[in-house]
Amino acid sequence: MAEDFSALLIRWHAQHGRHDLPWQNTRDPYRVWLSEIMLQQTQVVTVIPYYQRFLAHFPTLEELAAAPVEEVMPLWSGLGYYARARNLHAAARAVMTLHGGVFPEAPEVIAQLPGIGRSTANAIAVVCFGARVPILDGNVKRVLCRVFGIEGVPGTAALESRLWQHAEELLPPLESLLEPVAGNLSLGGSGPNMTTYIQAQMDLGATLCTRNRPQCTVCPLEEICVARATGRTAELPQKKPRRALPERHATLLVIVHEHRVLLETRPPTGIWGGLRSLPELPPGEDATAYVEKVFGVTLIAPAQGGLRRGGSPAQTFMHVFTHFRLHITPLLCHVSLRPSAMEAGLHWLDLTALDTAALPAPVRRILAELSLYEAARRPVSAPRSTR
DNA sequence: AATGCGGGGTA
DNA sequence: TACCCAGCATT
Repeated sequence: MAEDFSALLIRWHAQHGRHDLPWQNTRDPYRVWLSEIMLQQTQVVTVIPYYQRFLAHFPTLEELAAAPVEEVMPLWSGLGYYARARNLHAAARAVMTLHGGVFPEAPEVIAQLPGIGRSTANAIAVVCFGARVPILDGNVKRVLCRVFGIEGVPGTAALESRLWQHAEELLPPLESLLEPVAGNLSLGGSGPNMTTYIQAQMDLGATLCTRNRPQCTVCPLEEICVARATGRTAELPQKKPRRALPERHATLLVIVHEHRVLLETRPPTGIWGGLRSLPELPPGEDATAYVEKVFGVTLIAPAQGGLRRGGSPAQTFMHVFTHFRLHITPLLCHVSLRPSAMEAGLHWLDLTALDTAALPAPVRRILAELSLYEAARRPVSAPRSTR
């Protein structure tokens, strides 16, 4: 059975797999690693432009390690799970200091780097160094649960353990593998190897064995699939029991002086860690008094609730996280003076520099609307024509 | 062993 | 709207 599984997948991949993703024509550990980190919990189509931009900015591990983390975060703005960016940067420095700038080859050593777990470490070791180790991402888990009729609650140790055990046992037999040859990149025509095997698993999960309405009739594994044989493709894998999302509310202060807005750097851990965000107005506080007391600036007009393209008052909007729903109310505060001495972590952002700022998605949305609003409000200050 | 951590796509 | 996605770190 194990031989069938890998052999069927590898044969299928030659004809129907993906071969044109930007990170597929390299075995440079830095590029493979970067793509793997960006792809954690993030879909391929979302990652591609971020990957290209990141590499253009930091072409090598050495350059990434040498840069301050503040230059890294803007390149992750909008991608989510910002701890990934901080870990990536920390790991680059660890490779320089702990490994003399040479990316480690052993999966167990790779997995010691921050932000790299077992699956990601194994994927890097397979692609870059020809290791014979399994991966276990969302695609592989779904395929395994269906093909072998595995039940269990997602996220539990019991299920994870069983899946890893299956993945180990299903590896292509050693004698069936062509050893990767230095300089002979795995571009689909070089014969079966571990890279094509793990790529085949992910491609099958991404294109045929999808969460909804899998295309079983053209699946290479149809003959050996337990879920297909028992009509349970819709029940496997089991769904994760989900609680109702808690509701939270936040009033974000949009403190504007001329064409700049006041931002604060968020703590490295927690929501939007390390990013720059709008200051929050604590519940029950009066906006005018709070702004003067904390930031030392004076309002020149009453605080306005909301922002909308064109400047009309807008309602609260909602931003959904995995674990709660946040109702956000932007509060526009035009202020008369900019204090000379700024508290640590505070920062005036020029509205013309939004593109390069490390902002979470909803804050970027607010400031994009503010930028248009300000342009319409002050036609004198050279409005930039966006969209 | 369970929970925290974003944002976008899809049905 | 609800669910899911090339997971990992922390508690």
